Amino acid sequence: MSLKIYNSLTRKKEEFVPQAEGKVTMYVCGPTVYSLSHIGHARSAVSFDVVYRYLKYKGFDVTYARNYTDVDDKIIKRANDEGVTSEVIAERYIKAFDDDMEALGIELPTHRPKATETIDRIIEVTQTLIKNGYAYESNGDVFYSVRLKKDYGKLSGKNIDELESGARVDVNESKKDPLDFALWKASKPGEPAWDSPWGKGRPGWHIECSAMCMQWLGTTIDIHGGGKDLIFPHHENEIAQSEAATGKTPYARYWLHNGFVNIEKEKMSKSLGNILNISEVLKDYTSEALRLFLLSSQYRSPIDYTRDSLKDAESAMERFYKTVQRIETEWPDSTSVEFCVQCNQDKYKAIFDAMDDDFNTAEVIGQVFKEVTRANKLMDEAKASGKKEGTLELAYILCVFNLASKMLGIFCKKPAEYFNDKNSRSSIPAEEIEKLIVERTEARKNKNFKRADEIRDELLAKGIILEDSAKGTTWTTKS
RNA sequence: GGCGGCGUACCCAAGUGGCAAGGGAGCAGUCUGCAAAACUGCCAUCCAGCGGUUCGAAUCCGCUCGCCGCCUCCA
Repeated sequence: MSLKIYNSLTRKKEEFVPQAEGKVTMYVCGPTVYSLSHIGHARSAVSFDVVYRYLKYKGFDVTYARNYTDVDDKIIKRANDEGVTSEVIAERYIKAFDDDMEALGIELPTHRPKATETIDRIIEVTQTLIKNGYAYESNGDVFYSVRLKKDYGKLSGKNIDELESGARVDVNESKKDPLDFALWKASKPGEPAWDSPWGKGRPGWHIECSAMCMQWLGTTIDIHGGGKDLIFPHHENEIAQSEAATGKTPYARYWLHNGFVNIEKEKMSKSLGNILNISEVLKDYTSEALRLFLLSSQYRSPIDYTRDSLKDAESAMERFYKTVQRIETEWPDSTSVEFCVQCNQDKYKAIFDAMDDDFNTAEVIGQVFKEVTRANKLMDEAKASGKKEGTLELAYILCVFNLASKMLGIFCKKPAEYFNDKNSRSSIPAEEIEKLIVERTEARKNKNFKRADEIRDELLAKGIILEDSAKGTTWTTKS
Protein backbone atom coordinates (compact mmCIF):
# COMPACT_ATOMS: atom_id res chain seq x y z
CA MET A 1 0.00 0.00 0.00
CA SER A 2 1.16 3.50 -0.61
CA LEU A 3 1.88 6.13 1.96
CA LYS A 4 -0.79 8.77 2.46
CA ILE A 5 0.10 12.04 4.14
CA TYR A 6 -2.14 14.86 5.27
CA ASN A 7 -0.93 17.95 3.43
CA SER A 8 -1.70 21.24 5.20
CA LEU A 9 -1.39 23.03 1.86
CA THR A 10 -4.30 21.17 0.25
CA ARG A 11 -6.01 20.20 3.52
CA LYS A 12 -6.33 16.65 2.29
CA LYS A 13 -4.68 13.30 2.72
CA GLU A 14 -2.66 12.70 -0.40
CA GLU A 15 -0.65 9.85 -1.72
CA PHE A 16 3.00 10.60 -1.12
CA VAL A 17 5.05 10.63 -4.30
CA PRO A 18 8.45 12.31 -4.07
CA GLN A 19 9.65 14.39 -6.99
CA ALA A 20 12.62 12.13 -7.62
CA GLU A 21 11.88 8.43 -7.45
CA GLY A 22 13.22 6.83 -4.32
CA LYS A 23 14.55 10.10 -2.91
CA VAL A 24 13.03 12.41 -0.37
CA THR A 25 14.09 15.86 0.76
CA MET A 26 12.68 16.99 4.08
CA TYR A 27 13.09 20.12 6.16
CA VAL A 28 11.79 20.71 9.67
CA CYS A 29 11.91 23.98 11.58
CA GLY A 30 14.15 23.51 14.57
CA PRO A 31 14.40 25.46 17.80
CA THR A 32 15.31 29.05 18.49
CA VAL A 33 18.07 28.46 20.97
CA TYR A 34 17.46 30.91 23.80
CA SER A 35 16.15 28.59 26.52
CA LEU A 36 15.71 24.95 27.46
CA SER A 37 13.50 22.87 25.24
CA HIS A 38 10.03 21.95 26.46
CA ILE A 39 7.78 19.00 25.74
CA GLY A 40 6.28 20.86 22.80
CA HIS A 41 9.68 20.73 21.16
CA ALA A 42 9.81 17.07 22.13
CA ARG A 43 6.56 16.40 20.34
CA SER A 44 7.69 18.06 17.15
CA ALA A 45 11.03 16.27 17.29
CA VAL A 46 9.48 12.87 18.00
CA SER A 47 6.77 13.30 15.36
CA PHE A 48 9.22 14.08 12.60
CA ASP A 49 11.69 11.54 13.87
CA VAL A 50 9.00 8.94 13.22
CA VAL A 51 8.34 10.39 9.76
CA TYR A 52 12.05 10.22 9.02
CA ARG A 53 12.38 6.66 10.34
CA TYR A 54 9.36 5.44 8.43
CA LEU A 55 10.37 6.99 5.12
CA LYS A 56 13.73 5.29 5.46
CA TYR A 57 12.01 2.05 6.40
CA LYS A 58 9.92 2.31 3.24
CA GLY A 59 13.20 2.37 1.35
CA PHE A 60 13.48 6.06 0.52
CA ASP A 61 16.85 7.74 0.45
CA VAL A 62 16.00 10.64 2.76
CA THR A 63 17.95 13.87 3.09
CA TYR A 64 16.67 15.55 6.21
CA ALA A 65 17.65 19.00 7.45
CA ARG A 66 16.63 20.54 10.76
CA ASN A 67 17.94 23.99 11.59
CA TYR A 68 18.98 25.91 14.66
CA THR A 69 17.83 29.51 14.75
CA ASP A 70 20.84 30.99 16.48
CA VAL A 71 20.37 34.67 15.72
CA ASP A 72 17.18 36.28 16.94
CA ASP A 73 15.73 39.00 19.19
CA LYS A 74 15.10 36.64 22.09
CA ILE A 75 18.67 35.35 22.01
CA ILE A 76 19.99 38.89 21.96
CA LYS A 77 17.79 39.85 24.86
CA ARG A 78 18.93 36.89 26.90
CA ALA A 79 22.55 37.64 26.09
CA ASN A 80 22.14 41.24 27.20
CA ASP A 81 20.43 40.15 30.41
CA GLU A 82 23.30 37.86 31.25
CA GLY A 83 26.00 40.16 29.96
CA VAL A 84 27.38 37.62 27.51
CA THR A 85 27.44 37.41 23.71
CA SER A 86 24.60 35.80 21.78
CA GLU A 87 27.04 33.14 20.61
CA VAL A 88 27.44 32.01 24.20
CA ILE A 89 23.68 31.76 24.65
CA ALA A 90 23.19 30.01 21.33
CA GLU A 91 25.95 27.49 21.93
CA ARG A 92 24.67 26.71 25.42
CA TYR A 93 21.15 25.96 24.27
CA ILE A 94 22.20 24.12 21.14
CA LYS A 95 24.11 21.80 23.43
CA ALA A 96 21.10 21.47 25.74
CA PHE A 97 18.82 20.76 22.80
CA ASP A 98 21.19 18.14 21.41
CA ASP A 99 21.35 16.46 24.81
CA ASP A 100 17.55 16.41 25.05
CA MET A 101 17.28 14.95 21.56
CA GLU A 102 19.76 12.25 22.38
CA ALA A 103 17.93 11.40 25.59
CA LEU A 104 14.72 11.12 23.58
CA GLY A 105 16.30 8.78 21.08
CA ILE A 106 15.87 11.16 18.15
CA GLU A 107 17.90 10.11 15.12
CA LEU A 108 20.29 12.75 13.84
CA PRO A 109 19.07 14.58 10.74
CA THR A 110 21.36 14.52 7.74
CA HIS A 111 22.08 18.23 8.11
CA ARG A 112 21.76 20.52 11.10
CA PRO A 113 22.50 23.97 9.71
CA LYS A 114 22.68 27.13 11.77
CA ALA A 115 21.30 30.43 10.55
CA THR A 116 24.62 32.12 11.27
CA GLU A 117 26.39 29.68 8.97
CA THR A 118 24.06 30.51 6.12
CA ILE A 119 24.47 34.29 6.02
CA ASP A 120 25.97 34.35 2.52
CA ARG A 121 23.05 32.46 1.12
CA ILE A 122 20.57 34.63 3.00
CA ILE A 123 22.12 37.78 1.50
CA GLU A 124 22.10 36.19 -1.94
CA VAL A 125 18.39 35.32 -1.72
CA THR A 126 17.57 38.77 -0.41
CA GLN A 127 19.43 40.37 -3.31
CA THR A 128 17.54 38.21 -5.76
CA LEU A 129 14.25 39.25 -4.20
CA ILE A 130 15.18 42.92 -4.56
CA LYS A 131 16.24 42.33 -8.15
CA ASN A 132 12.96 40.55 -8.89
CA GLY A 133 11.06 43.49 -7.45
CA TYR A 134 9.61 41.64 -4.46
CA ALA A 135 11.70 43.34 -1.81
CA TYR A 136 12.95 46.83 -1.06
CA GLU A 137 15.63 48.39 1.09
CA SER A 138 14.78 51.10 3.57
CA ASN A 139 17.23 52.64 6.06
CA GLY A 140 19.39 49.53 6.16
CA ASP A 141 16.42 47.17 6.55
CA VAL A 142 15.15 45.04 3.71
CA PHE A 143 11.47 44.16 3.56
CA TYR A 144 9.47 41.70 1.54
CA SER A 145 6.38 43.14 -0.18
CA VAL A 146 3.59 40.83 0.74
CA ARG A 147 1.03 42.28 -1.65
CA LEU A 148 2.95 41.57 -4.84
CA LYS A 149 2.31 37.85 -4.98
CA LYS A 150 -1.33 37.13 -5.60
CA ASP A 151 -1.31 33.70 -3.98
CA TYR A 152 -0.04 34.94 -0.61
CA GLY A 153 -2.05 33.22 2.10
CA LYS A 154 -2.52 29.90 0.33
CA LEU A 155 -1.13 27.81 3.17
CA SER A 156 -2.89 29.46 6.09
CA GLY A 157 -6.04 30.37 4.18
CA LYS A 158 -5.60 34.04 5.03
CA ASN A 159 -6.86 36.92 3.01
CA ILE A 160 -4.52 39.90 2.92
CA ASP A 161 -7.22 42.53 3.26
CA GLU A 162 -8.79 40.84 6.25
CA LEU A 163 -5.39 40.41 7.81
CA GLU A 164 -4.67 44.06 7.57
CA SER A 165 -7.92 45.22 9.11
CA GLY A 166 -7.68 42.77 11.98
CA ALA A 167 -3.95 42.90 12.56
CA ARG A 168 -2.18 44.69 15.27
CA VAL A 169 -0.24 47.15 13.20
CA ASP A 170 3.45 46.83 13.62
CA VAL A 171 4.54 50.45 13.76
CA ASN A 172 7.54 50.74 11.54
CA GLU A 173 8.10 53.88 9.49
CA SER A 174 10.38 52.08 7.08
CA LYS A 175 7.72 49.69 5.80
CA LYS A 176 5.62 50.49 2.79
CA ASP A 177 2.89 48.22 4.08
CA PRO A 178 2.36 47.07 7.68
CA LEU A 179 2.17 43.45 6.51
CA ASP A 180 5.61 43.50 4.93
CA PHE A 181 8.15 41.52 6.87
CA ALA A 182 11.88 41.93 7.37
CA LEU A 183 14.32 39.89 5.33
CA TRP A 184 17.26 41.79 6.73
CA LYS A 185 17.48 43.99 9.80
CA ALA A 186 19.98 46.78 10.27
CA SER A 187 21.74 45.97 13.53
CA LYS A 188 21.82 48.21 16.53
CA PRO A 189 25.05 48.65 18.50
CA GLY A 190 25.92 45.58 20.51
CA GLU A 191 23.92 43.22 18.32
CA PRO A 192 25.47 40.50 16.21
CA ALA A 193 26.09 41.91 12.73
CA TRP A 194 27.31 40.86 9.34
CA ASP A 195 28.39 42.99 6.39
CA SER A 196 25.84 43.23 3.63
CA PRO A 197 25.09 45.39 0.61
CA TRP A 198 22.74 47.33 2.95
CA GLY A 199 25.24 47.88 5.72
CA LYS A 200 25.81 45.96 8.94
CA GLY A 201 22.87 43.82 9.84
CA ARG A 202 21.37 40.44 10.58
CA PRO A 203 18.79 38.20 8.94
CA GLY A 204 15.07 38.32 9.67
CA TRP A 205 13.35 35.25 10.99
CA HIS A 206 11.70 33.70 7.95
CA ILE A 207 14.47 34.07 5.40
CA GLU A 208 16.90 31.73 7.11
CA CYS A 209 14.71 28.67 6.55
CA SER A 210 14.29 29.47 2.87
CA ALA A 211 18.02 29.95 2.48
CA MET A 212 18.89 26.78 4.36
CA CYS A 213 16.41 24.74 2.33
CA MET A 214 17.91 25.99 -0.90
CA GLN A 215 21.42 25.41 0.30
CA TRP A 216 20.97 21.87 1.56
CA LEU A 217 17.93 20.47 -0.22
CA GLY A 218 17.17 22.40 -3.41
CA THR A 219 14.60 24.86 -4.68
CA THR A 220 11.62 22.52 -4.35
CA ILE A 221 11.58 20.17 -1.41
CA ASP A 222 9.31 17.21 -0.80
CA ILE A 223 8.38 17.64 2.84
CA HIS A 224 8.38 20.66 5.09
CA GLY A 225 7.42 20.20 8.72
CA GLY A 226 6.95 22.14 11.91
CA GLY A 227 4.52 22.97 14.68
CA LYS A 228 0.99 24.07 13.78
CA ASP A 229 1.68 27.53 15.13
CA LEU A 230 4.28 28.11 12.44
CA ILE A 231 1.74 27.95 9.62
CA PHE A 232 1.19 31.66 9.96
CA PRO A 233 3.14 33.77 9.50
CA HIS A 234 6.37 31.80 9.35
CA HIS A 235 5.61 29.15 6.75
CA GLU A 236 3.39 31.46 4.76
CA ASN A 237 6.25 33.90 4.49
CA GLU A 238 8.73 31.21 3.66
CA ILE A 239 6.58 30.12 0.75
CA ALA A 240 6.15 33.67 -0.52
CA GLN A 241 9.80 34.62 -0.45
CA SER A 242 11.11 31.30 -1.73
CA GLU A 243 8.73 31.12 -4.64
CA ALA A 244 9.32 34.77 -5.46
CA ALA A 245 13.07 34.24 -5.39
CA THR A 246 13.30 31.03 -7.39
CA GLY A 247 10.23 31.42 -9.58
CA LYS A 248 9.50 27.79 -8.79
CA THR A 249 6.21 26.59 -7.34
CA PRO A 250 5.71 24.89 -5.02
CA TYR A 251 8.45 25.63 -2.55
CA ALA A 252 7.48 22.51 -0.60
CA ARG A 253 5.21 19.80 -1.94
CA TYR A 254 3.87 18.38 1.32
CA TRP A 255 3.42 20.47 4.44
CA LEU A 256 3.15 18.61 7.75
CA HIS A 257 2.22 20.26 11.02
CA ASN A 258 2.18 18.69 14.44
CA GLY A 259 -0.39 19.62 17.08
CA PHE A 260 0.25 21.27 20.41
CA VAL A 261 0.90 19.86 23.83
CA ASN A 262 -1.38 21.35 26.47
CA ILE A 263 -0.73 21.15 30.17
CA GLU A 264 -3.77 20.22 32.24
CA LYS A 265 -6.00 21.51 29.43
CA GLU A 266 -4.20 24.84 29.22
CA LYS A 267 -1.85 26.10 26.58
CA MET A 268 1.76 26.04 27.62
CA SER A 269 2.89 29.61 27.90
CA LYS A 270 5.31 31.79 29.72
CA SER A 271 2.55 33.93 31.19
CA LEU A 272 0.85 30.90 32.74
CA GLY A 273 4.23 29.68 33.95
CA ASN A 274 3.43 26.11 32.99
CA ILE A 275 6.28 25.40 30.61
CA LEU A 276 7.47 21.89 31.12
CA ASN A 277 11.04 21.25 30.04
CA ILE A 278 12.11 17.96 28.54
CA SER A 279 14.88 17.55 31.08
CA GLU A 280 12.43 18.03 33.97
CA VAL A 281 10.11 15.33 32.66
CA LEU A 282 13.00 12.92 32.15
CA LYS A 283 13.98 13.30 35.78
CA ASP A 284 10.78 11.49 36.75
CA TYR A 285 9.97 9.33 33.75
CA THR A 286 11.91 7.33 31.18
CA SER A 287 12.28 8.77 27.72
CA GLU A 288 10.39 5.77 26.36
CA ALA A 289 7.40 6.65 28.51
CA LEU A 290 7.49 10.20 27.18
CA ARG A 291 7.77 8.97 23.60
CA LEU A 292 4.94 6.49 24.16
CA PHE A 293 2.77 9.27 25.52
CA LEU A 294 3.56 11.50 22.55
CA LEU A 295 2.98 8.75 20.00
CA SER A 296 -0.21 7.38 21.48
CA SER A 297 -2.28 9.97 19.71
CA GLN A 298 -2.20 11.19 16.13
CA TYR A 299 0.55 13.75 15.53
CA ARG A 300 -1.85 16.41 14.25
CA SER A 301 -4.23 16.35 17.22
CA PRO A 302 -3.64 18.39 20.32
CA ILE A 303 -2.62 16.30 23.31
CA ASP A 304 -3.07 17.05 26.95
CA TYR A 305 -0.29 16.45 29.43
CA THR A 306 -1.71 15.66 32.85
CA ARG A 307 -0.29 14.40 36.08
CA ASP A 308 -1.44 10.88 35.20
CA SER A 309 -0.61 10.71 31.52
CA LEU A 310 3.07 9.92 31.96
CA LYS A 311 2.33 7.51 34.81
CA ASP A 312 -0.01 5.61 32.51
CA ALA A 313 2.61 5.55 29.79
CA GLU A 314 5.28 4.35 32.19
CA SER A 315 3.03 1.52 33.41
CA ALA A 316 2.37 0.47 29.85
CA MET A 317 6.07 0.55 29.01
CA GLU A 318 6.79 -1.59 32.04
CA ARG A 319 4.19 -4.12 30.98
CA PHE A 320 5.86 -4.36 27.61
CA TYR A 321 9.36 -4.91 28.97
CA LYS A 322 8.17 -7.39 31.60
CA THR A 323 6.78 -9.48 28.81
CA VAL A 324 9.95 -9.31 26.72
CA GLN A 325 11.95 -10.21 29.77
CA ARG A 326 9.73 -13.18 30.39
CA ILE A 327 10.10 -14.40 26.81
CA GLU A 328 13.85 -14.05 26.99
CA THR A 329 14.22 -15.93 30.25
CA GLU A 330 11.58 -18.62 29.76
CA TRP A 331 11.87 -19.12 26.01
CA PRO A 332 15.42 -18.14 25.06
CA ASP A 333 15.27 -20.10 21.78
CA SER A 334 12.67 -17.74 20.42
CA THR A 335 15.06 -14.80 20.53
CA SER A 336 17.07 -16.27 17.71
CA VAL A 337 16.64 -13.86 14.81
CA GLU A 338 16.64 -16.45 12.05
CA PHE A 339 13.02 -17.23 12.84
CA CYS A 340 12.09 -13.85 11.44
CA VAL A 341 12.19 -15.01 7.86
CA GLN A 342 9.48 -17.53 8.62
CA CYS A 343 7.18 -15.01 10.16
CA ASN A 344 3.72 -14.75 8.78
CA GLN A 345 3.13 -11.30 7.41
CA ASP A 346 -0.38 -10.44 8.59
CA LYS A 347 0.63 -8.41 11.58
CA TYR A 348 3.35 -6.73 9.59
CA LYS A 349 0.77 -5.65 7.09
CA ALA A 350 -1.42 -4.20 9.84
CA ILE A 351 1.51 -2.15 11.05
CA PHE A 352 2.53 -0.92 7.61
CA ASP A 353 -1.08 -0.09 6.78
CA ALA A 354 -1.35 1.96 9.95
CA MET A 355 1.84 3.88 9.27
CA ASP A 356 0.87 4.38 5.64
CA ASP A 357 -2.26 6.13 6.82
CA ASP A 358 -0.65 9.43 7.79
CA PHE A 359 1.58 7.83 10.41
CA ASN A 360 -1.03 6.23 12.66
CA THR A 361 1.36 5.45 15.50
CA ALA A 362 -1.47 4.83 17.98
CA GLU A 363 -2.68 1.92 15.88
CA VAL A 364 0.83 0.46 15.79
CA ILE A 365 1.04 0.70 19.57
CA GLY A 366 -2.33 -1.06 19.80
CA GLN A 367 -1.00 -3.89 17.62
CA VAL A 368 2.08 -4.22 19.81
CA PHE A 369 0.07 -4.57 22.99
CA LYS A 370 -2.25 -7.09 21.39
CA GLU A 371 0.86 -9.17 20.79
CA VAL A 372 1.98 -8.61 24.37
CA THR A 373 -1.24 -10.16 25.63
CA ARG A 374 -0.97 -12.98 23.13
CA ALA A 375 2.60 -13.77 24.15
CA ASN A 376 1.71 -13.98 27.81
CA LYS A 377 -1.30 -16.12 27.15
CA LEU A 378 0.78 -18.45 25.03
CA MET A 379 3.42 -18.83 27.72
CA ASP A 380 0.81 -19.40 30.42
CA GLU A 381 -0.90 -22.08 28.37
CA ALA A 382 2.36 -23.80 27.55
CA LYS A 383 3.26 -23.79 31.20
CA ALA A 384 -0.10 -25.30 32.14
CA SER A 385 0.00 -28.02 29.51
CA GLY A 386 3.73 -28.69 29.81
CA LYS A 387 4.14 -28.35 26.05
CA LYS A 388 6.96 -26.42 24.47
CA GLU A 389 5.59 -25.59 21.06
CA GLY A 390 5.42 -21.83 21.24
CA THR A 391 8.96 -20.97 20.23
CA LEU A 392 8.20 -20.03 16.66
CA GLU A 393 5.16 -17.99 17.55
CA LEU A 394 7.05 -16.12 20.24
CA ALA A 395 9.88 -15.46 17.82
CA TYR A 396 7.34 -14.02 15.46
CA ILE A 397 5.94 -11.81 18.20
CA LEU A 398 9.42 -10.54 18.95
CA CYS A 399 9.78 -9.71 15.27
CA VAL A 400 6.62 -7.63 15.42
CA PHE A 401 8.06 -5.79 18.41
CA ASN A 402 11.26 -5.24 16.51
CA LEU A 403 9.46 -3.84 13.50
CA ALA A 404 7.45 -1.42 15.63
CA SER A 405 10.56 -0.37 17.51
CA LYS A 406 12.34 0.57 14.29
CA MET A 407 9.46 2.79 13.29
CA LEU A 408 8.56 4.35 16.61
CA GLY A 409 11.87 4.47 18.44
CA ILE A 410 10.33 2.81 21.49
CA PHE A 411 10.27 -0.86 22.51
CA CYS A 412 13.89 -1.06 21.40
CA LYS A 413 15.86 -1.47 24.60
CA LYS A 414 16.97 -4.59 26.39
CA PRO A 415 14.57 -5.10 29.32
CA ALA A 416 17.42 -4.84 31.80
CA GLU A 417 18.47 -1.56 30.24
CA TYR A 418 14.96 -0.17 30.58
CA PHE A 419 14.58 -1.25 34.19
CA ASN A 420 17.99 0.09 35.13
CA ASP A 421 17.06 3.38 33.58
CA LYS A 422 13.74 3.45 35.38
CA ASN A 423 15.20 2.34 38.69
CA SER A 424 17.93 4.95 38.54
CA ARG A 425 15.17 7.38 39.53
CA SER A 426 14.69 5.69 42.91
CA SER A 427 14.70 7.90 45.96
CA ILE A 428 17.21 5.77 47.84
CA PRO A 429 20.47 4.12 46.73
CA ALA A 430 20.24 0.68 45.16
CA GLU A 431 22.73 -0.78 47.68
CA GLU A 432 20.46 0.14 50.53
CA ILE A 433 17.54 -1.56 48.84
CA GLU A 434 19.61 -4.66 48.14
CA LYS A 435 20.66 -4.79 51.77
CA LEU A 436 17.06 -4.70 52.95
CA ILE A 437 16.11 -7.37 50.43
CA VAL A 438 18.80 -9.66 51.86
CA GLU A 439 17.51 -9.05 55.35
CA ARG A 440 13.96 -9.69 54.24
CA THR A 441 14.86 -12.92 52.44
CA GLU A 442 16.49 -14.13 55.64
CA ALA A 443 13.37 -13.19 57.62
CA ARG A 444 11.14 -15.01 55.15
CA LYS A 445 13.28 -18.13 55.42
CA ASN A 446 12.72 -18.05 59.14
CA LYS A 447 9.03 -17.47 58.60
CA ASN A 448 9.35 -14.11 60.26
CA PHE A 449 6.71 -12.61 57.98
CA LYS A 450 6.06 -9.71 60.29
CA ARG A 451 9.57 -8.34 59.77
CA ALA A 452 9.45 -9.24 56.07
CA ASP A 453 6.26 -7.27 55.57
CA GLU A 454 7.63 -4.39 57.57
CA ILE A 455 10.56 -4.08 55.21
CA ARG A 456 8.31 -4.31 52.20
CA ASP A 457 6.00 -1.60 53.54
CA GLU A 458 8.92 0.59 54.45
CA LEU A 459 10.29 0.41 50.91
CA LEU A 460 6.86 0.88 49.39
CA ALA A 461 6.52 4.11 51.33
CA LYS A 462 9.67 5.26 49.53
CA GLY A 463 8.27 4.28 46.15
CA ILE A 464 10.02 0.91 45.88
CA ILE A 465 7.97 -2.15 44.96
CA LEU A 466 9.29 -5.63 45.76
CA GLU A 467 8.46 -8.65 43.67
CA ASP A 468 9.10 -12.15 44.95
CA SER A 469 9.60 -14.99 42.55
CA ALA A 470 11.09 -18.46 42.58
CA LYS A 471 14.38 -16.92 41.53
CA GLY A 472 14.49 -14.42 44.35
CA THR A 473 13.30 -10.92 45.03
CA THR A 474 13.56 -8.05 42.58
CA TRP A 475 12.60 -4.44 42.99
CA THR A 476 11.25 -1.65 40.85
CA THR A 477 10.27 1.97 41.32
CA LYS A 478 6.64 2.97 41.45
CA SER A 479 5.68 5.14 38.48
C1' G B 1 -15.25 39.00 12.69
C1' G B 2 -12.11 35.53 9.24
C1' C B 3 -9.78 30.58 8.83
C1' G B 4 -9.14 25.60 10.85
C1' G B 5 -10.07 21.61 14.19
C1' C B 6 -12.42 18.62 17.98
C1' G B 7 -16.55 16.06 21.00
C1' U B 8 -15.82 7.60 21.39
C1' A B 9 -16.30 3.97 28.41
C1' C B 10 -13.85 6.37 34.98
C1' C B 11 -9.13 8.70 32.35
C1' C B 12 -6.10 8.59 27.66
C1' A B 13 -7.07 6.94 22.73
C1' A B 14 -7.61 4.11 17.53
C1' G B 15 -11.41 3.32 14.26
C1' U B 16 -14.17 7.64 8.93
C1' G B 17 -20.12 3.05 5.53
C1' G B 18 -20.82 -3.45 7.68
C1' C B 19 -22.47 -5.28 13.85
C1' A B 20 -16.82 -0.40 18.96
C1' A B 21 -8.43 -1.66 18.73
C1' G B 22 -5.09 -0.64 22.57
C1' G B 23 -3.15 1.56 27.29
C1' G B 24 -4.11 3.19 32.37
C1' A B 25 -7.41 2.80 36.59
C1' G B 26 -11.19 -0.43 39.01
C1' C B 27 -13.60 -5.19 40.52
C1' A B 28 -13.42 -10.75 40.78
C1' G B 29 -10.53 -15.40 40.08
C1' U B 30 -5.67 -18.28 39.42
C1' C B 31 -0.71 -17.77 41.59
C1' U B 32 1.67 -16.16 46.48
C1' G B 33 3.12 -17.05 53.62
C1' C B 34 0.62 -12.41 52.40
C1' A B 35 1.64 -9.17 48.40
C1' A B 36 3.55 -7.64 43.67
C1' A B 37 3.94 -9.15 38.59
C1' A B 38 1.52 -12.15 34.93
C1' C B 39 -2.79 -14.45 32.93
C1' U B 40 -8.35 -15.08 32.80
C1' G B 41 -13.17 -12.78 33.35
C1' C B 42 -16.06 -8.18 33.99
C1' C B 43 -15.96 -2.88 32.67
C1' A B 44 -19.48 1.78 25.73
C1' U B 45 -26.51 -2.45 22.75
C1' C B 46 -23.22 2.45 22.02
C1' C B 47 -19.74 6.70 19.76
C1' A B 48 -22.31 15.28 22.35
C1' G B 49 -27.81 16.05 20.84
C1' C B 50 -31.64 16.06 17.02
C1' G B 51 -33.06 15.03 12.12
C1' G B 52 -31.78 13.00 7.06
C1' U B 53 -29.32 9.62 3.20
C1' U B 54 -28.57 4.13 3.12
C1' C B 55 -30.22 -2.76 3.18
C1' G B 56 -26.77 -0.96 6.90
C1' A B 57 -23.43 4.99 10.03
C1' A B 58 -19.51 6.40 15.51
C1' U B 59 -18.14 6.83 10.34
C1' C B 60 -21.81 10.59 4.80
C1' C B 61 -25.29 15.25 4.83
C1' G B 62 -27.99 19.22 7.66
C1' C B 63 -29.01 21.71 12.13
C1' U B 64 -28.14 22.47 17.50
C1' C B 65 -25.03 22.45 21.83
C1' G B 66 -20.11 22.38 23.98
C1' C B 67 -14.73 22.81 23.63
C1' C B 68 -10.12 24.36 21.32
C1' G B 69 -6.32 26.47 17.98
C1' C B 70 -4.52 30.28 14.48
C1' C B 71 -5.23 35.44 12.82
C1' U B 72 0.88 38.65 17.44
C1' C B 73 6.78 35.85 19.29
C1' C B 74 5.69 30.57 20.02
C1' A B 75 6.90 23.42 18.67
